Amino acid sequence: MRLVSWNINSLRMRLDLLRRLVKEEQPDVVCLQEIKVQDSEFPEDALKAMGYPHILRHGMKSYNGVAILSRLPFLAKDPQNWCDKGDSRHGRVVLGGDLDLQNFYVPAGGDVPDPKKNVKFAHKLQFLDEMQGYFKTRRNKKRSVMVGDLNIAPLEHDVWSHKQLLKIVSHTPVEVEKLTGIKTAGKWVDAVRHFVPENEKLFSWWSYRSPDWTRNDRGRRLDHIWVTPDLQKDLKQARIRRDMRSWKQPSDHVAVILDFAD
DNA sequence: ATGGTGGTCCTACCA
Repeated sequence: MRLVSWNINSLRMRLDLLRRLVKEEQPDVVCLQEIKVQDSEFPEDALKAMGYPHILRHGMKSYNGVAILSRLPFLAKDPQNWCDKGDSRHGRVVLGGDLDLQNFYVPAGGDVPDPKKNVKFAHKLQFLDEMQGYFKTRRNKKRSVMVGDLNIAPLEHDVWSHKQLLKIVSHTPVEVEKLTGIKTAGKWVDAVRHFVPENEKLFSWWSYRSPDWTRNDRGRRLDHIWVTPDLQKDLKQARIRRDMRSWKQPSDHVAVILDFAD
């Protein structure tokens, strides 16, 4: 089984880049975030033609939105609402063989890392608290995979400078602790760090606001794939497609890819 | 300390 997670930053704008990724990687399942398209405008036919007859779409106008594209049929589809906002940040499917797959787009959280001064940061923290509660009800669930743009770089070497980013939203202690709490409570295994040592820099996002992202490589690892411990023995390979950031008209995020025996 | 770029949809808002 090959699984891809990618914040595509507009599905319609980057259909050709998705086609290229699919051609090169031939994934069985693709989880997308920030599709930025409402369901009525969703390019369903184009995605079916790419080889994905089974699709969960959960979009809204202009912002956010997630989708799961699959070669395998879904046994269930289940998009959840978070923070009572209806802002299309989650989808869940069950795949053949009872594999539970969750796709998240966690709020970015704005610029000021203080929930009293910044409602976007308050929303991010509330979203993480709800994730903790949600997974608590599913604690003994096996064969589960959780992917997405979590908008948090939890480890020291998930950012270009730990010291310089401690007060920058995505790497502040309060959000890192909440994410780590979710990971620990659910006994989740970080499937990418399973293959890449924690002291090695690893990024999946580079800001658009830099004329040359390669110049000093100021990235962050915001995109993640986690699995339940029963799947750890089945992990085969994980990669981050850093080269996609150099594609023409790229997303600011690149794809994270996991191979595992299913 | 500030502003830098890009997507959506057409005016700001979000990242």
